[in-house]
Amino acid sequence: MDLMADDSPPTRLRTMASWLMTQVAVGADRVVGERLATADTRRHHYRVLAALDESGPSSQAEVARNCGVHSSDVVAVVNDLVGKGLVDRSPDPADRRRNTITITAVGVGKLRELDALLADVQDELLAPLTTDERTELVRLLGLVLEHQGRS
Amino acid sequence: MDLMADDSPPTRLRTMASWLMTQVAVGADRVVGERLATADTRRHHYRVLAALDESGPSSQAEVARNCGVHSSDVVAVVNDLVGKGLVDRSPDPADRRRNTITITAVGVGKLRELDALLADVQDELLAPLTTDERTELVRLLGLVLEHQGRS
DNA sequence: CATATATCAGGCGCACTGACATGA
DNA sequence: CTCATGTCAGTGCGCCTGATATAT
Repeated sequence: MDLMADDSPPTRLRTMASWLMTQVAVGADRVVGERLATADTRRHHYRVLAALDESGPSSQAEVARNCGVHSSDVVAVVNDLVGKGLVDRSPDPADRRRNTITITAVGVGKLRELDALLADVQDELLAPLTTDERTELVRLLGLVLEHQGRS
Repeated sequence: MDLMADDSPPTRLRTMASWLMTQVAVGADRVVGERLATADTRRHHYRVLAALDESGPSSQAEVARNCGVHSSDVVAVVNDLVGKGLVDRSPDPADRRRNTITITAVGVGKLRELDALLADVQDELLAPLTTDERTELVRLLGLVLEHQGRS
């Protein structure tokens, strides 16, 4: 019969940027993961499709650089996507080390579906923020991310 | 000899809150992890110590609730901390299911060391932001986190 | 009975390392 | 020679599920 435990994180953690970031990211990842799972997709798959849609046909190394998925993981992701008919993989005749990855029409359609799905998630995630606050949050995170890149 | 790949994430991703959050968190986690490693500590250990310092002696279940570490993982963390003499584990006579975990004097000292270490990390992490922007970022993340709790 | 606690075994996703073969 | 690319094997961490034993 003890009193209520305080059930909230130590103030130390509640005000520590790195902790807030990872906690918020964990929650976001969970929701995103669940939502993508309803479309039989995982985060990596979406990232690769998005990169291909915006940068056009690319080698796997380019895809890795463009979407932050580790190059050793791109292999399996592309395998999956090829299996689902969402992208094509063909050898690059100009540089025989490379594969050229191209998003298919079906892949574009799937990507649109996932875009809509994720737009909803963003909205739920940022529900407590005003429109201005949302843009500000995105801006600040962008600055921090950019700064991380240069290390 | 091809042109520069554009090497920046798809705009889709660069403006997507969930993506920014996880990317920033990944970077933050890496730095935090590296820095804590220099003090032979991992994130979970710090969290547990911080929770104990702020909430006082607690059962393992309380610790789990207070610092966001999963209860099945608290066991191993407490084992480690006991091994290092940073906390004590003793059965609770009032409720024989529970262990009471108490931070030791040595543990408090270690915690202070880690606090200083992590303060530095926050500073590097938020380097591109002004003081006002830092507080705003913390506030916004806090709001989002609080909202996530209610789901 | 249902609930809470502590423990353990194990899975999954993701980021990453290291090695290797091939080709530029 | 070097460097880049694609591939594979495997590691480590964090989060989580499920089972079990025990006590409330």
